[in-house]
Amino acid sequence: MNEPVLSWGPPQAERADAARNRRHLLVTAREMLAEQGPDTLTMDGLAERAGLGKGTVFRRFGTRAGIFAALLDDDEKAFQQQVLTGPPPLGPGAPPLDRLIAYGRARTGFLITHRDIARSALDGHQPIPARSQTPLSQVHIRVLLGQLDLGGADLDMLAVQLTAALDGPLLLYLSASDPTAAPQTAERIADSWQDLVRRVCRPLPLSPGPRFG
Amino acid sequence: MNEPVLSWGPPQAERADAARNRRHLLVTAREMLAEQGPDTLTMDGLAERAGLGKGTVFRRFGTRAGIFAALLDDDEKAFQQQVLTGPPPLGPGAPPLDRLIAYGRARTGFLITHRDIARSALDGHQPIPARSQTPLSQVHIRVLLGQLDLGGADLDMLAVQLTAALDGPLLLYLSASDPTAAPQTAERIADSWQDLVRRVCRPLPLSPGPRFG
DNA sequence: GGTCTAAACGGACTTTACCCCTCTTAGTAT
DNA sequence: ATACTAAGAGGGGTAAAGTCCGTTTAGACC
Repeated sequence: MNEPVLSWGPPQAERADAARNRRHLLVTAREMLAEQGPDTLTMDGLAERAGLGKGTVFRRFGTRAGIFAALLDDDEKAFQQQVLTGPPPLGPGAPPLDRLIAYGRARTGFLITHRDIARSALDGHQPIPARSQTPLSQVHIRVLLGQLDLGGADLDMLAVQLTAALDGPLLLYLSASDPTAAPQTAERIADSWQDLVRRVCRPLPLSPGPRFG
Repeated sequence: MNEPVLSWGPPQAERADAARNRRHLLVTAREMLAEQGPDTLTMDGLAERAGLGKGTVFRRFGTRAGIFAALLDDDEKAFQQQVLTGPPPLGPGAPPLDRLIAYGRARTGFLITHRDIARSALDGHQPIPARSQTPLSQVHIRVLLGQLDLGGADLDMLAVQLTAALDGPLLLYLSASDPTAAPQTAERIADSWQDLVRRVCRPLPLSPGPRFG
């Protein structure tokens, strides 16, 4: 009767009305965000303004932070395209190390541009929205690392570390109460990322040989 | 006995009753934590059980997460002692690189041991407790980096990056719903940290020609 | 078109973090 | 001792997140 489909796509597509409501909520959220800060955006308020029930809002986004995550995700689409199919060095075609560096620079710019949304997206729990446990950042970095020749490193863990190393300074910036010197900060973060990645990705003489002194 | 902890002492000492209440709240919180999970610990519940007003609890810790942070901070005291005055390589005396590695290993163990408290401590905001914006981890790493000879790197930023790189995998572990394979995970994280730090701290020949454009 | 079911919707309800304002008290100077 | 004052204590009040469950409806299959 029903053949085991091997669609690796969305496990189960959203129903049409659900998708419509999700879109509508996102639009409404953006409106409210533009008019007032993100801090005054409440689930009740959003539901009311969108003309929907509160249950619906929670069903879609699971959590307050989930809304911002969805918003950010949405904005990130264009950025992803650049990474996957855009021109080098961000897109494919350049050597992996150059792509890593370019990626860090681009992501830094992206997050700083979306400062408000990003900071609201990083609240505690995210039980429902079940966004992939591993962010694309990490996946992308992992892939690029695989294309480099790094001794016998634990590439998966290294990808986690580098993702964190990229996000760390950004988190710090995002949490700062005072958003001064944005372009200057972005530059400094990107430069440090470049330096870090260059250091890490150099072939490692490692222990077997005598220690150089 | 002694109070030689590098007291960035409270700018203004707590009043005696306040200090007493703070201690009492911490003890009570630990009791409740031991009896039930951390998730059922509420501000109201803590206040009532401690026989104090809710306002007092908030005055002391500012936020729910603040309680867990305070708890963790308390546990961390012993750990700090080891780092500051204990035997090498964790304590002073060993070469900076060895100390870095040892520090990562020790911190990994510490946080994994205090998994429950740690995960509860990392909620969103922490407006009141005003714990130093730069965690000791970062300060310590920054100091050790300063003792190494790393070209013209931005040491402050590098310290931020490495702190994040150390915490990243731990965060991932702490957030995981399933606490299996704790020792194994700890080992893997520590090993990766060692590898990362070795790579980063090797003197950088810095590209002779303008290879990157 | 009719029927069936799983998914979506709505919104009242519960819980809890956090605020605010008043009263009390520790610590100090006279 | 006494008076003074700044910090602390108390606890009711509020708003907003997140839950529950009965009702509705999209979409599939006859």
